[in-house]
Amino acid sequence: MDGLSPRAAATRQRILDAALAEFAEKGLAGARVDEIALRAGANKRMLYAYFGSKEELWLTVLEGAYAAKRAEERALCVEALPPAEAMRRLVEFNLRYTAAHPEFVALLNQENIHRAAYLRKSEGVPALYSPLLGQIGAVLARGAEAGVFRRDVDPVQLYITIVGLGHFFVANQFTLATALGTELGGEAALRARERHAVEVVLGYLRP
Amino acid sequence: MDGLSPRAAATRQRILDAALAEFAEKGLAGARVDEIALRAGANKRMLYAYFGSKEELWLTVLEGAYAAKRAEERALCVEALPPAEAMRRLVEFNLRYTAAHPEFVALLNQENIHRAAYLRKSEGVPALYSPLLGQIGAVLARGAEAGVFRRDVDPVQLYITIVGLGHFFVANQFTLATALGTELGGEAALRARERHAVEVVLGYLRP
Amino acid sequence: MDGLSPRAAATRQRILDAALAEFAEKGLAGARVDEIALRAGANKRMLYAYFGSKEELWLTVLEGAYAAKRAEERALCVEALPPAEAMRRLVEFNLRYTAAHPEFVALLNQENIHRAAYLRKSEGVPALYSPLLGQIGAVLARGAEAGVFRRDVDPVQLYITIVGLGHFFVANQFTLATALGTELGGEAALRARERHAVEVVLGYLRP
Amino acid sequence: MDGLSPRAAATRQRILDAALAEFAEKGLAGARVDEIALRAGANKRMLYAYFGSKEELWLTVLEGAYAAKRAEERALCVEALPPAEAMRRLVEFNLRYTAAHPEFVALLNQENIHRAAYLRKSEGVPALYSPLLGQIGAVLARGAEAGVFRRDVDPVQLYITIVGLGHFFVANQFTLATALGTELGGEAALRARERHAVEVVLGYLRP
DNA sequence: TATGAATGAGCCTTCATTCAT
DNA sequence: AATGAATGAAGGCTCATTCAT
Repeated sequence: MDGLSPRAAATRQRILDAALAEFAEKGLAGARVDEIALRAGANKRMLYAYFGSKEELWLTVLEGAYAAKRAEERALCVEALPPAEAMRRLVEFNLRYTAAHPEFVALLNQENIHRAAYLRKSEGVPALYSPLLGQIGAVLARGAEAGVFRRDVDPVQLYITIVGLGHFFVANQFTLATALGTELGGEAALRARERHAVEVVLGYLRP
Repeated sequence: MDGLSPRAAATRQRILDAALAEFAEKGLAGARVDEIALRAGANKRMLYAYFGSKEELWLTVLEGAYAAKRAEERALCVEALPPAEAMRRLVEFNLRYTAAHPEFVALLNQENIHRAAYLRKSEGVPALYSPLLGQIGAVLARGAEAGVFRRDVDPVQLYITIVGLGHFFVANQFTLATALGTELGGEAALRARERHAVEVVLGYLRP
Repeated sequence: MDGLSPRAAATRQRILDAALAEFAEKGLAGARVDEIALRAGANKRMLYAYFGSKEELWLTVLEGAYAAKRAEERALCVEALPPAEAMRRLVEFNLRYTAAHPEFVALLNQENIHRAAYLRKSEGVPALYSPLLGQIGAVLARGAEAGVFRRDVDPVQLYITIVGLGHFFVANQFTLATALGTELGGEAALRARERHAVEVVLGYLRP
Repeated sequence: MDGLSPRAAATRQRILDAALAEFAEKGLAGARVDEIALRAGANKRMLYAYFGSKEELWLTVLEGAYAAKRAEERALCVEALPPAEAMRRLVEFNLRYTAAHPEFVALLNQENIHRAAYLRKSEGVPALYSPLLGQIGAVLARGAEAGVFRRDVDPVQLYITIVGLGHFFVANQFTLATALGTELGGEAALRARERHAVEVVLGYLRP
């Protein structure tokens, strides 16, 4: 990405994109290196030249997915909004992002099967998240101060809830739809879930 | 399971148990048929005799996991409890069950990667869940009648939220812990999450 | 070799024979696992079932080759012969064996390229050779006693010389023939070398 | 080597040196073209520009190794020394050269695995060796004339013996040490071998 | 002269599955 | 009911070699 020629960087990126798609569809064990190279229109050998192994490629893809989400999340500027509005935006963003990026969900699922064995080798990801919790804490404090939020809320628990409300819905939509006998895939279902999730969080936060 | 001799039924069950463990640890693609037979102390050939293929074995394991959870959930008898207590029990049960059965979480993750392709072939699972939603609807109605619950709650959305509050936490505990830099594995963390989840649901349900 | 069924033992042996031929022809790195399986008329998978890896197969083949040579060498019963005759037999045997078993030579060459990395893992081979040196020492002592051998001979050095006189000739016959411009491959050349080797050793041993 | 610019000649030589080391360590099949280029600090493409292929590079390296040894051997001027002294010098030189140049030994081993297929394509090597045999024959004749050597010695056989006494010891030192349970690597072991080898040759040559 | 990028064949190994007993 | 042996397809990875600059 840095010292690479434009052509090499393009090949590298194509491999990365193809890997994201393949890993998301089939998981780490199910993904096929040949298929990734084919999708990338690249030679299999280049995959190893740039990433070393299937597993290192996995980690690179995973780190990229985290970074991409946090980049958008950062752009929300929750600290500049009124508390309730900030929370609403956070909930909506997480749900929409998750729905728009099922690959991210799939990567996380797989990575958790491996007990985060790969992510633990990453250095950048934890650094991405430490500021976020501080911002959420600040929003909660402002809301409590203004009398619109309850006072006893743990930012970490709340963040997990916010993400979980959307993530679980999207990640498990197929088994949920099958078990519960309802269609959960379309935009209408998503909008209904969005409204519900916002109500849950804001309803809970009422003093 | 029916017309089998006791010895055969025992072998079948050992294979099932071994498969659950192996699938949970490594996923569908990552699981090894040899390893399952080894763990079961059974000959690989028997696996094929009883289940036909790795994929059919997967489905059988999955159905068993769903049935086991619903059986315990049914034993809660939410319809016999006061509304708020019923909800609390439902939240607590789901969190605790999920935490106690990470294999179930792992199976669901995998199955969703496959867009529920296997579960869709199942017939028993949807039937398990249809009564549950009716029961939750009834609890909500009783709570609204009694003035302790708000009136606009969709039982399906609420159930997804209840399950999701615990499931997401448990299923993604490894990536969450790594990204957020906090330990989420022990009983203390679980109790904190439990308290939070109950407060979220009951806080939201306030009229 | 022990707890195997006759059929399995036969397959195992065919693989071993095929591996010996393939390794001798092409070396460890040059040998092809596919080719070994093909030559053995066995499925490639069985090779891994019985030997674990190409490298473990190599070691097994190597140990077998050592054991086979020492078994024949032991049958010479040098301790029962007159000293000069014992030495002559030892020289002739080593030359003839080496010439008849160019695979053994090829294995040793390869193994020395790897600085005996595989052989060092073997336990049986050193045990095979320790009695031999004692026997040679005894022959030397008897010869010196009888006044037909010089007195200052180191058994280890002598054994290396005896083996080397034939081994180097056979192992390097192709480069020697090319460099020196003489044919060294046939029975006549072998007999000439045999006579020379015996004369060198017995000539040297004269008091 | 001829019409090359100084810079090009230097690159070529670095490749040759690197190839010698890599081939000696890993053999022809085991050597890696990438590794040779890396060791040489040269681009892989230059290797092909100068030598055409891995195999042609092998032959060039091999020819160079032969030429280097013969150049030193020629400098001994055996024809100018008293017969016994000439023989001693020849034995000592061969042992010491072999010990000092294990790469040469490794190359020969490999080449013999291929039945001298590459060396046969060489034209220069046989020409190097034809004078040597004449010189040894002359020394033997002088020694016989003077009554210090026996009369029935074949110069070709003797040369093979002289080289073999050292070569086998050095080439097979790792397997020998492992099988015989003695350390053969250091200077002390080398000196012991040297003394033995000289005694064998001169002891044999006694009339 | 030199280089970074790319290639396709092939290697060792592993897998889910089936045969014969 | 159970088993040991076998299979063929494929998977991850590496290699010698060549292209384009």
